[in-house]
Amino acid sequence: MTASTALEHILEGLEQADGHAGLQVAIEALRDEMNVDHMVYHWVDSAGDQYGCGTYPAEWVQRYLDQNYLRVDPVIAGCYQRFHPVDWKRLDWSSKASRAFQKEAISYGVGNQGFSVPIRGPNGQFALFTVSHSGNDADWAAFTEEHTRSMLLIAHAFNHKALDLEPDRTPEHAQALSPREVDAVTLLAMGYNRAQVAQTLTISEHTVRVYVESARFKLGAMNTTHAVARAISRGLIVV
Amino acid sequence: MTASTALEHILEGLEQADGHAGLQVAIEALRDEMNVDHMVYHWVDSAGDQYGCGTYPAEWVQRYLDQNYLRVDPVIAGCYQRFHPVDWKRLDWSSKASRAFQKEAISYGVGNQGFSVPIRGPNGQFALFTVSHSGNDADWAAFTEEHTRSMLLIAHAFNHKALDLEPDRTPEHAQALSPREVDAVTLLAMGYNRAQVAQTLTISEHTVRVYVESARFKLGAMNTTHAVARAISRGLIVV
DNA sequence: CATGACCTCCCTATTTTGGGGGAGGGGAAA
DNA sequence: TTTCCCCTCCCCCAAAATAGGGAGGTCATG
Repeated sequence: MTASTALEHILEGLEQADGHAGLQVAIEALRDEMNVDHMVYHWVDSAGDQYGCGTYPAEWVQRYLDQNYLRVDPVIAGCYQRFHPVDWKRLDWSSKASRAFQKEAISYGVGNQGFSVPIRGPNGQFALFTVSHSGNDADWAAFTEEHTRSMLLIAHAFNHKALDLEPDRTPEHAQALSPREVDAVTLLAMGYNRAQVAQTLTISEHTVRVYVESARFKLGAMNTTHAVARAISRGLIVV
Repeated sequence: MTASTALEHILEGLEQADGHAGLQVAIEALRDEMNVDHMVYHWVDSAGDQYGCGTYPAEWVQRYLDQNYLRVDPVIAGCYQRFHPVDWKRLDWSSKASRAFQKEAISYGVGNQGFSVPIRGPNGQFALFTVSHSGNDADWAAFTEEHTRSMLLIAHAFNHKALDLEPDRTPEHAQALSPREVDAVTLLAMGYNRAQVAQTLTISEHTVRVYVESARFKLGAMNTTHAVARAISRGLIVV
């Protein structure tokens, strides 16, 4: 069985997976098939919702959640703004908190080597597909060299499957801002003040204020800063 | 040749593609192989950079860029906040501008049917992989029914290939904010004013001001709103 | 052990924003 | 045709943010 046929087999198996339980079964099978210590898929969205499945010990998962390690984990920090897969070795482990975290993770049976693929989900979810293993650097380098491409495809297939289980929440507030409101809020997000916005849009400063107030109201925002934050988070403006 | 073997073949072909020119060749081959009118991959990032390859007539591409149709295109608007593939029929074509755009697109040879897969890229790029075709609804429904899964995988494979050509710009300002600054800016983004932030963090309002000023400076922001916008855009805070 | 980065506190003055009123014209939809 | 939303303009005044100074502590890194 060639590597590519194996990949095909995996993707088909994943396709058959049924619900969250199915994903759990699939990821365990995948872990065994690729012969690594652990394999994990999880996502978290801006509202705080999260989902995960994988082969980490339940105690570690519980510990991670209890301690809100999401905010400390260098893997999260290092992957959050990227998309390319990263080897854990390339991350910044210099801080004290990072090293403590790493030590604790290893004590719970998480491997000393790891490889994570960051992906984005439908409603701003930040998803991560991770393989981890215990072993020396040379073996791990060989493993990643061989399986990176497959990992990418598997990660994406997993992401799609997992997110298919989520309702495709159409953002009902998506078109909540009028064009002029978008203009005004966008310019404010770019650092302009009201006078500059007014000049740029060649309207009076008072009119700008009306737009911003209207946008604030529609976004349920307490002030301009809040409105801009919400508009960006909801994808209503591009900055 | 089974469907899955064809997929395997396509993914391998894509793997071999070399540079932008290779992607262009690959997408044209793919278009022929899947027997549709057009196939397009493109992305745009928040800085305004964009990249695209595909089979649309050059005149249409030029027109699209000249007119900045990105801001009008209902496919963009409808896909921007999502991740799930969408059939163009499901989009909102009700506005006058949308219909005018659609009419013009068709006049340039873009099919009346379409199917787009939105994806995210490394530096916040918004990528779209699209298949379009001319035909009646029934035929198109049958096509999408049959090829959705393959399209997803192809889209992701394409995305990775295309983004591999881009430098993996590690955000050097990624850890630019101190923990306290992150706290303050996050709370401001949540709509708190300085007094509330101070109370929440149990520090003086003046200290909050120092953090915000420092954050503004680090982010090169003109004011708090700007700083929040940048912090969100750069993934430094999660709101 | 010095330098620099971080955290914490305080002053005054100026600029910007927000809240409260309005008012008129246009266009789309019901 | 009426209703509703969007765009545009104006007033005044209170509240909040910003700019410009400064000062003292910890902690890590070099």
